[in-house]
Amino acid sequence: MEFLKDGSAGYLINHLARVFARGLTTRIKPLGLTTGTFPTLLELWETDGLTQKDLVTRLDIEQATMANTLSRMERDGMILRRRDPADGRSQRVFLTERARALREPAIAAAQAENEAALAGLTLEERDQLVALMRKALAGETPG
Amino acid sequence: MEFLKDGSAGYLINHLARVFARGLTTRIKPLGLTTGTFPTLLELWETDGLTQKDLVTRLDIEQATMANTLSRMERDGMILRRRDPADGRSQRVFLTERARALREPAIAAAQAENEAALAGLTLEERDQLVALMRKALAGETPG
DNA sequence: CCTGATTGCATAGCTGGCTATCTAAAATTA
DNA sequence: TAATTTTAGATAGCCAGCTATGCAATCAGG
Repeated sequence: MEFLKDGSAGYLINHLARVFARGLTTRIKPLGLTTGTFPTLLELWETDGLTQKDLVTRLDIEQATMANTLSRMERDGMILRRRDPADGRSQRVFLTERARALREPAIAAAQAENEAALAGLTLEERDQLVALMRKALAGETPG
Repeated sequence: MEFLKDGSAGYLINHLARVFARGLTTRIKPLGLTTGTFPTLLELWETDGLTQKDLVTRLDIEQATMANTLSRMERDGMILRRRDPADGRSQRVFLTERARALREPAIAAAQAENEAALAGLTLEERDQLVALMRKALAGETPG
């Protein structure tokens, strides 16, 4: 076929993303974590107390998705949401002690999954792949 | 941080996959299609009458996911499911005329999205990206 | 031939992504 | 200052992925 499934970038990226997600899911399940919370945790481990809006813009995710993710994280004792005293609309998001303690093992799990999923590539090829994806994300035509 | 979010392959792949999915979603919406059906359609456009099991193994997707996807496709008039006379457990999946007619415009939309999402890369870089992803998928450590 | 294991599929229930829409709090402007 | 617009967040409803489980048809051994 003129649109070979294994030759289409979009098809391959979707497949590879599923492979990654499946692997990471099993690796962080023992920690009580799920994949959807991971990007949020990375931001908050770096900078605690961000607003929901901050997270939305930093992670390129829809506001509604972020709100739901934060609700699950709150339910699971990973974060607290406190209204910003300076702006009654905003809520600042703070990690619990439990979530702070998960930083090291969670990152180790993610690195292990990166290794496993890219086991077929040389170190140089992995760097190339990362560089190409970063460039693609930087240069995509919006809309 | 030691695990730079923009340097992690898994993080980038997830992000890029979302970018692709968003773009393709809007492009194929006018055709009455959604992204989840796309891989299935590619297989059936190539080989009509596959069983659900065939699709599951070819697409590396869970059986339950495939069953749900096929239900939506049936509801939307894209496929028919017929029991295999030779094996009462199997169901063979056949495209409707409507789905067959969507082949050309759907593939054109996917190619357009590939172009847009990889607009920041040269042609050579796109080929490299595709080759690296294929190699990664071929060589990942299972489990 | 009958029983038990295997196979193909459906369903329930969850996460996580999206759009659309609503509310309340600021911010702007007439 | 009062009315309007903009902004932050929540919620409803959908698609798409997953695991776990149940059921019915087939297959394999005894």
